[in-house]
Amino acid sequence: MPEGHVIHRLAGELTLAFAGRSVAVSSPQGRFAQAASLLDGAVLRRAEAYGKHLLLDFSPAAVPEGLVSPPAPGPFVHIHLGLIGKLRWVHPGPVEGAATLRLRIASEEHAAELRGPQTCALIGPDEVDALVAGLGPDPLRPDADPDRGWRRVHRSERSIASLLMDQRVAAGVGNIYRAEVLFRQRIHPDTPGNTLSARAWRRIWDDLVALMPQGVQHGRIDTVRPEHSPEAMGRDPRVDRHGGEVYVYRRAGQPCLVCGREVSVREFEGRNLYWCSRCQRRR
DNA sequence: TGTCCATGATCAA
DNA sequence: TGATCCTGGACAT
Repeated sequence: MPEGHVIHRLAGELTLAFAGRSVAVSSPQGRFAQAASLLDGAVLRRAEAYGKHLLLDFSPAAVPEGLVSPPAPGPFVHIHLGLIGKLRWVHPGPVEGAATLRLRIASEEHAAELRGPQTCALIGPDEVDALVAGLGPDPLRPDADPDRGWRRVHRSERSIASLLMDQRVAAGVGNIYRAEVLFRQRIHPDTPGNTLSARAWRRIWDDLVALMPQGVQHGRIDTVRPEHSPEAMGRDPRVDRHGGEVYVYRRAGQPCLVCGREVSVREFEGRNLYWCSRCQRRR
């Protein structure tokens, strides 16, 4: 269950474990079998994340200068976990649960298993370009340009809650970061993009740039400031599966950590939207 | 054992 | 807007 931080973390782990090495590639389930057999034994150059998209680069090694024209880049494995997909590290060894195992990548020391992805496909360089071009700025990428997101936001009548889930606005943001960044910046989720100030967008963006790398580093989403931590407030730490300490996500009916009002929730565009109606005033 | 739900996105109508 | 796809964990029966 991934927002961008999960994908970037996985890209780093995969690169660390496999980059420059020949890997065993298989699809015990069979749904990626043809591509897997094509890649089996190939060298994984590196893994890279763009928003919630993961790309495994199997480009051939560079050819010595001037010998022949350089080989075309690719192939790439394009992975998108969707809502329920998981990529997990397991001990190398016999495969269990083959019926759902879409893709397995393994060396002598490491093995990663992909189950339930929305996408797992072999693509070429043109498709990679098109994919990346279709995404908005990714707060986890150093070259990201927040103005590209702002151009969409400030021209849109859609709410900022809707816009933040739009991967053309900010790639990698999902339901948790949406709720949490709007809470932290005290912005009502229904605020139309075209009434949001450039300064407010910048606060949202800068906060994402501050929060998401922590998510990559810790492998969980923590958004609560030190003064609202369990220790500071004498509260039991959260034991939820997604793990992190948050202000509003999945806290409907519980007291807001800042003002005490019950956290609100409603269904919005097919997802649960959480906010505090006192801390996040309409304007 | 069954039902519901989830950090997502696409497609048809 | 609703149906659909993919899997597994929590909870109810």
